[in-house]
Amino acid sequence: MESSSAAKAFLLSTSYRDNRGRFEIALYGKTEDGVPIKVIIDGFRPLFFVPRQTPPAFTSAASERKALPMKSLDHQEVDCLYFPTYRECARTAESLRASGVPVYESDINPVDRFLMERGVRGGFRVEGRIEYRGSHCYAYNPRIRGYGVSVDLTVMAIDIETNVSTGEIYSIACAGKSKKTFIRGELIEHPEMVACPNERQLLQVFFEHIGREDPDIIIGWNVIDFDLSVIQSRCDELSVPFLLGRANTARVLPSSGNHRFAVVRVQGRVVLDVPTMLRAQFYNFESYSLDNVAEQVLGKAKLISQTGAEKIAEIDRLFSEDKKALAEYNLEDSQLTLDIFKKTGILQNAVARSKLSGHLLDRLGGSVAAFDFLYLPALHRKGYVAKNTIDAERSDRLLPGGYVMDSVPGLHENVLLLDFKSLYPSLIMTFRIDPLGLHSESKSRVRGPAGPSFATDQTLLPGIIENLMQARAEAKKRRNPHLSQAVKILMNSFYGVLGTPGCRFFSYDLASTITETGRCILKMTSKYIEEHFGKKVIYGDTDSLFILLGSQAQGNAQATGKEIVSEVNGWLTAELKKVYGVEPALELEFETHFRHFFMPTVRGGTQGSKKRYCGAIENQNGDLQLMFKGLESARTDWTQLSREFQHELYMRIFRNQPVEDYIQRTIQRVRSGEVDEMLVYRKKINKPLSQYVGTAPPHVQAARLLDVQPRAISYYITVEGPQPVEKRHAPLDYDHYITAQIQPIAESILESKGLDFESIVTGQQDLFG
DNA sequence: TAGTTACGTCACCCACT
DNA sequence: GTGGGTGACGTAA
Repeated sequence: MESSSAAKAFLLSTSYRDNRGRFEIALYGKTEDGVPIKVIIDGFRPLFFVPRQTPPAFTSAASERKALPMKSLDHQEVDCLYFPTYRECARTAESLRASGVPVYESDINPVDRFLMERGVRGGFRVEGRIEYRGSHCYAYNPRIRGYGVSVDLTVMAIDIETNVSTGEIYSIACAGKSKKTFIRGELIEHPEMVACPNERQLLQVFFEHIGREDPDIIIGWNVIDFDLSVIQSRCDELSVPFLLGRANTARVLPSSGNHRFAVVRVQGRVVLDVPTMLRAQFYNFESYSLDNVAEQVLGKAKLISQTGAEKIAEIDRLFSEDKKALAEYNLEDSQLTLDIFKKTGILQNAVARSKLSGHLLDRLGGSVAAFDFLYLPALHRKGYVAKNTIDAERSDRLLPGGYVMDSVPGLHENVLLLDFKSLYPSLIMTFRIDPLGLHSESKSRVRGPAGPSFATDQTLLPGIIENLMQARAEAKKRRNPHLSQAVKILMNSFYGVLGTPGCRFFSYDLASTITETGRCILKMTSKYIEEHFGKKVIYGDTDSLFILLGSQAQGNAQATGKEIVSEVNGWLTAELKKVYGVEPALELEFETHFRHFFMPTVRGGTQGSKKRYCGAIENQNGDLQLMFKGLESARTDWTQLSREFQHELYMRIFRNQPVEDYIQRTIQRVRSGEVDEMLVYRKKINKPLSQYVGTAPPHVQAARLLDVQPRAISYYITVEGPQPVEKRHAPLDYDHYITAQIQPIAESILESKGLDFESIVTGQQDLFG
C-alpha cells in the first residue's frame, strides 16, 4: 500500500460523532493532486471554560480541568474543561448553566473550534501518515494546519424526471465529466443514454455512475427539496442504499420546525442548489425557474416550453411514446444547470468566501459565525475567552443608523457624487473600535467624536480589517473579482454582526459608536465642503454626499471632483489627527459626475425626498445613461410600462425636449390595449395567505384566486379587481394604470418643470374627444 | 445553520362627515 | 366621501 507523510487539501465536508466513548471528527477534502482525502481525528476533546472559582464538584464530568492563563472579557480568570465526548460536554455545560455557573464558549460547534484553532479556512495541510487506497486517501490523527491551497473541484449536475402522480422516477440525467441519462425502458442506441429495466436498477446504476465519476460537488435545480428528496424516498421504498457520498449513506432531512429548508447530509461531497446559491450570492432574477435563469444567463431556451399541467402531461407522453426525446430533454436541463453554475462563478465565489470566513461551501448566510471564526482565535491568543451568545448584552434601545440628509428637490445640473470608501470598516480602523479594546483596562486609549474609549494596544478587529483591506487590494491587483467581492461583503457584515444580540460580542455602546461616528464624519465633511468650496451639498446618505456644481461648471467637473476629494482627505486626516490623535484610514472617493440630476419631492408635498433620485451620466458621444435609485424604475413591484415610461420621460426632460406628446401617446397605447403585457404587477408574498387579516392588499387578493400559494404573484388590475395572470378573465382597468402607474411618475417630474399632468391629459381630450 | 437602520409609497380600512 | 392610521413591500446604504 502506498503512503506519504504530507498533503494539502481543500475542505469539502465534515462530520462528528461520539464513537465508543471518544469524540471523533471526520474531515473530507480534495488534495491539490486531485485525490479525495478522508481524515479521522479522535484525539481532540470538546471543551469550554468556567470561572476559576467554580467548585470542583460541579466539573467532575470533565476528563481534565486546566487552569489556563486566560480571562473572560469582564476579567474573571477561567479554567478550561475538556471532555471525552461531545455529549458529556454539552450535558455539563447545560447543568452548570442551570446551577447559575457562567460558562464560556460552550455553544461553539466542536468541529468549528477544531478548525478555527488550527486556522483552517478552506485550505489545510495534513502532516502524518497518509494511506492511498484505490482512488482515495486516508489519514488518522494527523497534524492539521490551515494552509492556502488551490484545488480543482469536479462538478456534476443532476436532474430527474418523474411521474408526478406516483412519484416514480422515469429518468436521471447527469452532466459532469461525461453526459449520461439513465432511463427506464428497453435498449436505446445512444452513447449518452442508458436504459434500465426497472426503477431499482436505475437507482443502482445511477449511484455506480456517481461512484465512478466521483464528483466533489453535486449540483441541481431545487436539487435538495426535489431531486434528492424524491431519490431518497424511492430508495427507501425499493430498499436501495442512498449512496450519494464518499462514505456511508446520505440523508435528506426535510424542512421542519428546526430548520426552514431541507438539508442533505452527504459525506465527502458538497451538494449545492444552484438557485439557492444564486440568491445567496446576490444575483437577482425576476423568476428562479430554470427556463428564465437559463435565458437570462445563457440566452437559451429549454426543449419543452410548456409549464404546469401541460408540461407534466408532455413528460408522461414522452415517457410512454418517445423515451429518447425524454432522455434528451432531461439531459438538456442538467447541462443548462451546469452551464449556469459555471457562467455565474458560483463555485469561485463560494471558494473565495470559504477561504476568508472558514465556512464550508454549502454554508449560507452565517455572518455571525464568520465573525466568530475570525475573531475568536485572535481573542484566545490575547488570553481572553468570550461569552456564550445567550449571555450577550441585551438592549431595548434602537441602534442609531446612517445619517440621511434633507435633500434639495428639483432638477439640477452637474452634480458630483462623493462617497467614503468602506466607511464602517475604515471607522473601526481609525478609532480602534473593537470588543476587546472596549473591555480592556489598558491605559493607552482613544476616544472618537462619539461613544466610549477603546484601547489602542489591546485591539483585534482593526488589525483583522487591515488584513482584509490588503487582501482585497491584492485580489484586485491579481484580477480576482470573486475574492475581492467576498472580502468586501465580509468586511461590511462586521457592523451588522456587532449590532445584533445574536452575536456574542454585541454591545450597544460599541455598535452605536460606529454609526454615531459615521454621522459625525459625514456632517463635518458636508459642512467643510460648503464652507471651503462654496458648493451646495444637496443630499447625502450614510457615506455619500451630492455636490451641486450648476450649469456653468461642466467642462471641469471631473477635475473639480478630484480636487475636492483630495483636499477633503487632506483636511480630514489632519483634523482627526489633531483632535483625536488617531491615524485616519478614511478615504472620500470621487464616484460619479452626473450631467443632470433629479431629486423629487415627497409625493403631494414640497419637502425633498430621501433615498429616491435619478442621475444622468453623459458619455463621450453625448449619450445619457440614467441611474435610478429608489424610484419606480428601480422597483420590481412596478409594471414594466411604468419603468419604461419613467426612463423615456426623464430622458426627454433632461434633454429639454417636449414631453406632452409622449405622455399623450403613452396613455393612448395603454387604452388601445397594445401594451397589455407590460401591465403585469409582480410582488412577493411573504406570509401564508391566511395570515393577512384585517387587510387584503391587491397582490393577496390576486393570490387568493390561485389554487396553491406562490412565493411571488404576477397579477393585473382588472375592472373586477386584482386577478392573477394565469386566471385573468375580466378586462384590464386601464384607468387604474393611468392614474396609478403613469400619473404619479409624470407628476413628480413635471412639477419641477412647471408643467401639469392634468392639463396635458385634458389637452389630449380636446384633440381627440 | 440569527448582519443593521432609514425611508417612501401604496392600498386598505375604519372613524369621521 | 375624506382623512388619518397602519400593514406590507421594496429599497438605499
